[in-house]
Amino acid sequence: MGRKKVEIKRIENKSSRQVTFSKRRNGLIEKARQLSILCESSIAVLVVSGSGKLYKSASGDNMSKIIDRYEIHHADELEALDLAEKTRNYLPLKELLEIVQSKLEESNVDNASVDTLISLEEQLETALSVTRARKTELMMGEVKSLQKTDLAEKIRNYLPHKELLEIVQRFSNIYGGTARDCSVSN
Amino acid sequence: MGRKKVEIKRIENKSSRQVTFSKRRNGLIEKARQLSILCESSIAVLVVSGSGKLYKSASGDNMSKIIDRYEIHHADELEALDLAEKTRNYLPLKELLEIVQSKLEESNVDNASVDTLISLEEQLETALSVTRARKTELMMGEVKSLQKTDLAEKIRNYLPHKELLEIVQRFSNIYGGTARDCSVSN
DNA sequence: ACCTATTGATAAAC
DNA sequence: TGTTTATCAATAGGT
Repeated sequence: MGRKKVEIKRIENKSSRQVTFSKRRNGLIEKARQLSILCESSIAVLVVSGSGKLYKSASGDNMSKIIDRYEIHHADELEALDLAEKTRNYLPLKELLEIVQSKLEESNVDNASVDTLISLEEQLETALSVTRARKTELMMGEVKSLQKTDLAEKIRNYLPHKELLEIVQRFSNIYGGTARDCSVSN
Repeated sequence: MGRKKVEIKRIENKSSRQVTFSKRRNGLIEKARQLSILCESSIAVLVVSGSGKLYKSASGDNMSKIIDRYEIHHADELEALDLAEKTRNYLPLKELLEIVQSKLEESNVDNASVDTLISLEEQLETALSVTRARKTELMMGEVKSLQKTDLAEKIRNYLPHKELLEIVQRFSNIYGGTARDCSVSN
């Protein structure tokens, strides 16, 4: 929709890529806003530019609520799979924690350990998902039984994988570029 | 772009709202895909329908990575504000935890406590944000000093507000509709 | 789902 | 970045 038809492939010219990015990004967010109003829905749009800058919009509800809804949904999805088997293919969480700890304590971070961190990141993502799925399994559908338990204690058993993930990602970003640039071995 | 100009306001007719929702939702996701390819960016779109159904798309990278990027960015944003002051306007976390605990243990959940839960939810969201901001403050920029600390222990101090938030939201959904329907008093 | 008149988005140029 | 305009793309209403 312009003076010429455009093929959907990376725009090589940097400045026209920038212009298109700005125009279409605004267009996308405006479309989201319209859909949200027309059809009474909640819409989150997150855009990360090639240079890592973040643009976001939340319509119909706030960003946190929409993302939480996604995460609960995502945990539910995993529940539908064979959780036990999925878990068996990954390291025990305790072991993962120890590995991350030791990686973080290494002072010389070379390319080899960047690769290791990236695959650790993958493992942590799955661990996180599995953990959320378990939590959901415990919480959902059984609200009443939950009311009788020591919730605070129960919750405390399902925790800091999110935080670990962020740390590992930060390390990947600092020392080795992103997953977009590196193929992951496992 | 159709036979008639449409005003951007809620479509009252249920079936045409449904049709429009489906068409525009697909359009939005396709636009996201195109932008992602044209300008080499990563884009997440999350759509929650009025009936609570989730539609999602992630282009250029996986959903978890894009959301993590948002959360880190969001924590950074809060850091720029006066954290100490922000914290002062809210209940101590320990107190929040206790209130939630007691709310969850009430067997008769009436409308009054739904209101309470909704404002608790607001408080928890801020608590969560502040918590993330503090965590970021500790982790960012000082990677080396972090390497020398007992990370696992450090992380354990910043935890389960996310999980509490999910529980409270689940309660709101089960017992009282969403924040969209209820104005919040505080 | 499919069709097409019409509006809306945007590519190119400034 | 913002404005303009020719053109292409999305979609509203109808089947």
